Amino acid sequence: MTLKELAQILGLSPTTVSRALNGYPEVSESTRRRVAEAATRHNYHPNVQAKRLATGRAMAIGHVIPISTQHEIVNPVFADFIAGAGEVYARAGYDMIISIVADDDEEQAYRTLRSKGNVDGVIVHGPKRGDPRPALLDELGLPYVVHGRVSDYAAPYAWVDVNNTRAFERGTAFLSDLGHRRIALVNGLESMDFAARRREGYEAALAARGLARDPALMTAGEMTEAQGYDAACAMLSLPDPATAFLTSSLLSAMGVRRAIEERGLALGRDVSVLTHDDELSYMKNGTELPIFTATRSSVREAGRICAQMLLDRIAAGPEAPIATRLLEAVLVVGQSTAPARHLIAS
Amino acid sequence: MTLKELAQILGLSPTTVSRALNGYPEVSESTRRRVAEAATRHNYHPNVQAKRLATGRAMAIGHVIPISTQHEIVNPVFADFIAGAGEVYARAGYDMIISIVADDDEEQAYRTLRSKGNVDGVIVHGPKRGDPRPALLDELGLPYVVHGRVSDYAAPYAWVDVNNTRAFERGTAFLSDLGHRRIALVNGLESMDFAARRREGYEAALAARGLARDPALMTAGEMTEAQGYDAACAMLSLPDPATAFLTSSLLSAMGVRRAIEERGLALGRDVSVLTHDDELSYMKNGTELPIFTATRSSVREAGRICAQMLLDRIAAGPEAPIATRLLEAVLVVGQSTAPARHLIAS
DNA sequence: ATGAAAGCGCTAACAA
DNA sequence: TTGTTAGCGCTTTCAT
Repeated sequence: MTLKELAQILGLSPTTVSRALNGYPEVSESTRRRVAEAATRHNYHPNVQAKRLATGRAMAIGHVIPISTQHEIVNPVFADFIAGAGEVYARAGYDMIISIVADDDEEQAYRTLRSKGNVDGVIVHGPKRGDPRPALLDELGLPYVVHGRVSDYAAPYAWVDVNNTRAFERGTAFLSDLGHRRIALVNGLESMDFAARRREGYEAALAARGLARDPALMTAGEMTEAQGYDAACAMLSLPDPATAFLTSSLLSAMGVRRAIEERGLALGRDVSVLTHDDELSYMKNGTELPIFTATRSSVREAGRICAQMLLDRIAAGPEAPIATRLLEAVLVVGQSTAPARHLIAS
Repeated sequence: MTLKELAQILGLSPTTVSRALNGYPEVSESTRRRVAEAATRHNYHPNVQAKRLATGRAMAIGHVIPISTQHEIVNPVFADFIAGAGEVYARAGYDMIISIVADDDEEQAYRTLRSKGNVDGVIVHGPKRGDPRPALLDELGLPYVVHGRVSDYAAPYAWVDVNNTRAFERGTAFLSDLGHRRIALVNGLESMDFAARRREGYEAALAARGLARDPALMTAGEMTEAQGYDAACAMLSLPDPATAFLTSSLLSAMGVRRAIEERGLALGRDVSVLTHDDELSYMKNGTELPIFTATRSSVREAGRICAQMLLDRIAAGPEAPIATRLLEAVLVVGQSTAPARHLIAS
């Protein structure tokens, strides 16, 4: 069923039908109703390709994923974000295009996307310090919103981010309030903007409390179970061992837990663990893991916000002012962050 | 830069340029070279929208994700699969369209996809027993490949699946060979085809060894850490407790482990744990989790195979014979599946 | 308030 | 081997 056919049936011109369907004002209400009714009755759906060609808009948003951004896509954080964004796109009649590219081809991927014209805008995932993408996209004139921030990009750009600095500042302060003085940081790769910000928050809190910043209690790397395990093994074996851990990932926290248990220490009694949770929504899958405490933010919600911001931006045109959005993480306190036993005793 | 402009520059007709670029045989080699050279030099990229409209092919593959298929997309298995499929699409110049839809709208989503014509085919994820999608897609004439199987769909259809039945049959047999007679199954939701097949494999092995099928040792549900924990607590407390666990998910296995450790039992000494791993690629993230044993299959590879099969199918046309592909899981044996201590002693 | 006509950028018969 | 001519299904001036 094409527009032409539908028009024929109604005894109208394709123009009028098009106008009626797209909500143009100059169509009489009676005609509009007739057209709408006929459209649903004949199960008419405009051909997207034709629409795209005629309007020049792709009606699609791109997500470019370098193949080995540590399997970005396999990251539940990413997946949850995508789910949120997808909801928004679907509601707006936009397609979501996921583009998996070899690492070296990322720049070319954006250029191609641009010149082939198969997206109206893109979301930038996993920004690093010194990330080249904002500059590239600005140059290409391809609308974008960054999920996270590129702290050292000078020009204004649209972003949606969790307040990582503040989350880790508060987490550290919280552990300090419990009496801990040896608070370890098990962080993600600090080339990533979010991880750098987390460290900054951690350090700010230490400084504010007059606690020493001990490199032996700070580690950064791939956020895996093994990372947490290895880090905790080392930090629990120090002459002046860690009594609390602040980790960047639930996986790392699980590794920390394993190290703690192996030593016969009690979680939440001898040692406290606090983790910033983005993955929890996946890991717990509806059931609370009682062993962890988390600062919790909704990645899916971030996806929705990011997507909506991009659509708004596309609709508003390139001259419109640039929006940003900072989401606060919620500190959720659980068993594993009780004051350490020996701290109470002393 | 459009085809027309490029043709003008070259003093050729758009047709010839198009033919040269698309590898049609009737173009002279010299012309083809000239055209190709000019195209790269002027950074020409054909407009996808126009191509789509002219050819009627969408040059895109759809993945429809019901919003709450337990957050299918948040499932690392899904994400890894997508990454594999994405590679293939990219190489073939196809877009990957992810469509997030409300659960009730899934059927409508396929119909709309069809009539809007924005995909050439779809991949069916997470098939259940009695899944209505193959019939719907056959009716719509929309090419598809199922990742998994719909065992009770009568008509032939294209699928790519891991041999779940055999994997669990072998896993059970393996545990039995170690001397275990009380082997528990902690399965996924058995409305899912893969989980039903796993149970069938488990039961077949029990029957083959003359072991009793004890409902108290069989559970099925959401594959979470909590599920494994709860199941193991119950099954270890039986008058005749489980000595080995076969689980459908690494998360469940982690729960089982927690229950075992809480009881002061030693993993791989007092109790064996074997888990079918699809998630391991994510969980371990390059590092072996020493505590688990896994039958391992590459989900990403399955994604590649599935995608390629679909593209082939689309190219071959609706009359072409239907392909299927069964992947064997590899049984990887680790510490946690050593024969239970008391079994050796007795 | 409605319609006629041109065109978006490309492909694909059909001619030459 | 190359070019001419129609479209693909829709939007969008410009008339009426």
